[in-house]
Amino acid sequence: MPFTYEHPHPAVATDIAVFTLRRGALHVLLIERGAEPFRGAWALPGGFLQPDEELDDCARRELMEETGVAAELLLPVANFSAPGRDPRERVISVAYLALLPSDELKLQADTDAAQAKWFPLAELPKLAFDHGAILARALDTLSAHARQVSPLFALLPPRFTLSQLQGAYEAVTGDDAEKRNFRKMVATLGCVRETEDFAHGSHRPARLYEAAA
Amino acid sequence: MPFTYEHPHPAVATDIAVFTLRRGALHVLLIERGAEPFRGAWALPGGFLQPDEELDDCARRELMEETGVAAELLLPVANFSAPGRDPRERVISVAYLALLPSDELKLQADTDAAQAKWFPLAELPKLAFDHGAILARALDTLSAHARQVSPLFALLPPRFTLSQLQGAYEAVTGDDAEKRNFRKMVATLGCVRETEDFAHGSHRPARLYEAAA
DNA sequence: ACCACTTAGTGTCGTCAATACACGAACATG
DNA sequence: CATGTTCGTGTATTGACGACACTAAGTGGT
Repeated sequence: MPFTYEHPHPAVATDIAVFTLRRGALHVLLIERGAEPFRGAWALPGGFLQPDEELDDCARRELMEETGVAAELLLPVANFSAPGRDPRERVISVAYLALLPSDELKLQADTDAAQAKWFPLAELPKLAFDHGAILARALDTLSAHARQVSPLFALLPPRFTLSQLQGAYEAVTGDDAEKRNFRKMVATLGCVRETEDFAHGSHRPARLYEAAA
Repeated sequence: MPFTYEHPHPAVATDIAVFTLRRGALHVLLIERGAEPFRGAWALPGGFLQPDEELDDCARRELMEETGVAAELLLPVANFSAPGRDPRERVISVAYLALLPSDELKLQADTDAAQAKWFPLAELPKLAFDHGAILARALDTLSAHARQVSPLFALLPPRFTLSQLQGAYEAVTGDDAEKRNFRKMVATLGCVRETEDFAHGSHRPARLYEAAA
């Protein structure tokens, strides 16, 4: 006897708040919806769970499909399950946040999205569905994780200067860190290893570091 | 035109790891399954999401239905989405942990459960589905939260002694705290307020405290 | 009434992490 | 070669954390 469906089956989707650092400021990736509901509105990228797919994989796949990039870091944020949050039908949204190094910026909208674009957090448009709330939760989660420093590596190139790392820390947490204390903290954490190379910019070169172990 | 179901719709359930403190040791509440699959095996309480019900409410409802108690504290743990985790069909499990004060122990099994019983963590039976993994994650989550101290209030009566609080802290985190340092930490956190009353036991009475603000 | 026992409650010191603060070094540019 | 800008470092002070031993207050038994 086949299993009978005794329980309601909601749709399940992942939504991803993708962050990157551009000119020292945190930006979030939004897509303009190409279909109803909320056609023309901006929304977080995301999509429905496929059969035989884990939730994490769904988030990675959607990210790849909608932006063409692989997430460096993918962290769970929360579930959103308010009954009316999607006007079509019951949709449970599993929210993630992803961090990308600022280089990979080849955005390519797919069929569901009219366009994809980076927005600085200070200039957010009104978002579709409850995506404003999801984004706010994602920012909280990100800020909490960033205090461990090592999640920030996902925002930076493989080798980076301590000034870059501190800039990322400040942009994400909002805190202002004192340079010498920040360097001592990083040294105590032991999460970076110094390399023999230096970044040559327009002034004194800065030593390059990489993620430890 | 009604919305058409373009995406697979998995079942969605909540599973709850319910903890309490009995004789100073952390216990978890398990039910013996009364139906296939895993009939006769022990499992975490939980059940399927109802229409128009938030995930949190589902967890609270299942807890009330299966044990007759209202959760003092309900915290999200993680989602479990491995495709084969339920042999019947695709089920996404949203895991929560709940804390109960040790008094409320009127366990009443419902139709789905042959019986409900508290198990000390040292004497766990083999669990149905992937509930062993869920429980392990719940314990990690609990231990992390317990370092903030205030979640522990949910394990204690409304007024409690500092020794009780420390006992809960040690049982949950596994750490051994030094009495004077623990008291200093609690004072620094400011999360308790002393009352004018004392607990009279078999020796010197201990001042009762309550959750602050 | 007294004693023995058990738990409650407190103060100090050493160590270490977090904060604040100012200057010389290295390179690019004009 | 002078100037400007970023890189990079040492020290003193404070507050948290960990280890440590004793007195205080009640119960229970004799």
